[in-house]
Amino acid sequence: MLDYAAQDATVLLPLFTILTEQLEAAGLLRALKLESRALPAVAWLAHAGAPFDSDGWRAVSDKAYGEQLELAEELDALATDLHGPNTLFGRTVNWDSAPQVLRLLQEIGLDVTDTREETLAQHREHPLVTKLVAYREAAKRAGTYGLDWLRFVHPLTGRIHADWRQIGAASGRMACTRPNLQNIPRDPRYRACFRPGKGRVLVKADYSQIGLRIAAELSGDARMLAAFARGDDLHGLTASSVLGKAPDAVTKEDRQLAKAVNFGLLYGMGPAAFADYARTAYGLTLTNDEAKTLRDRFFAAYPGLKRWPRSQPAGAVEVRTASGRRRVVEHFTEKLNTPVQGTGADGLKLALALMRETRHRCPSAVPVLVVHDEVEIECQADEAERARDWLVDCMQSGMQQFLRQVSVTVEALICRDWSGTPV
DNA sequence: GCCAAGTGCGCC
DNA sequence: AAAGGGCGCACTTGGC
Repeated sequence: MLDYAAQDATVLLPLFTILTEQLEAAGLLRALKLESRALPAVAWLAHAGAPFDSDGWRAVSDKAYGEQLELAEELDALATDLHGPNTLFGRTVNWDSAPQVLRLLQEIGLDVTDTREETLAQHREHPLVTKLVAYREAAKRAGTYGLDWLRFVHPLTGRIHADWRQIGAASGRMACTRPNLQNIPRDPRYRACFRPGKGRVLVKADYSQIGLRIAAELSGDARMLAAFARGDDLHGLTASSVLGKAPDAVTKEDRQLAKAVNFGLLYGMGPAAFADYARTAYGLTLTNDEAKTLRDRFFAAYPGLKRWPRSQPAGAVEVRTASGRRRVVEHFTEKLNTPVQGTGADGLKLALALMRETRHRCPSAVPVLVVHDEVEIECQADEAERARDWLVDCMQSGMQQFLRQVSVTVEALICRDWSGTPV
């Protein structure tokens, strides 16, 4: 073992030289520097852990479990009414089994080839479908976010110390596991369980429309850049452009549609996928023709965006983010998305590095959650305003380093818990 | 009992 | 010409 350990140490120095040469040859030294600065901050985040209310979680989780049981019984009864007792091959259907559910739906005459929610949305008036979607939601919460989840509460600190993967995604984004703190339901009942104890508060901060700002920067689209320079809301501009309305005639519903347009079409969605997305995410019903028209008008409104990915050499096999981070890509949509998503990750990582490097400005503050375009810190209540200003500074200037033409805006709130409950 | 693939869904 | 991207986790199913 001694010999083995000694060999390990011997190998490191030459390895450092070789790897550094290779990183330099690949043009990755700037990205390396960024990751190296972010590393202590990510360790800080993992060590601090997220403050957590186990009793609150247990209560919400119990409720989901009860709902799941009740909905399963109602599904059984409905299926029996529709298709006779002992529904499928002499057995009752397991509602957790996609193949069994699919066969049942086909037998009662629904024209479907899978059972995803966006497929079922075409039959949303069917009572069994409505009930099934409700069941799935309850089952997700009772399962993924159920009592088992509490095994991640640390026995000594009572906090959640997740495993943060600094370069977890191919785009350069972080990932998180055991548990994944980046996909906790937005439902306030779950988010409110992330809550510091007495005398401490949470500060939550997020970047405003960061994906669109980065797309404006990278594509150089003049209209997007001008809108952001004026401080306009880009969803509003998109709404007025694709609907042909005056900006002050844009309604709340128009703006919802524009959000779907901006988020979906930016990364290469086709008309069919866009129509599905608009329905699932925003409850909008579009025909394929309407979806195609919106798509055409979107790219007509932002010609720089249309030119942008197509202006690169057709055979290009790699793309770079603002920090020079590289990804070898296979598909057009990866080429489209990676620079935007990855530049967002660059800016957020620099922000985390700045927080770690200037932590003396706010001695009681620790980072507790990071979710792609948002950061939550915990601090002493009497230091909250100072901490908020410090956090906003770090986030703003970290991201701004990578965006030269567009200004970065950060919105921050001092609160009792992650759901935003006021202090 | 373990493993991997398939399906579906939570988040940004 | 057309093409949403990025994750992690629970559950079923079939094979060993």
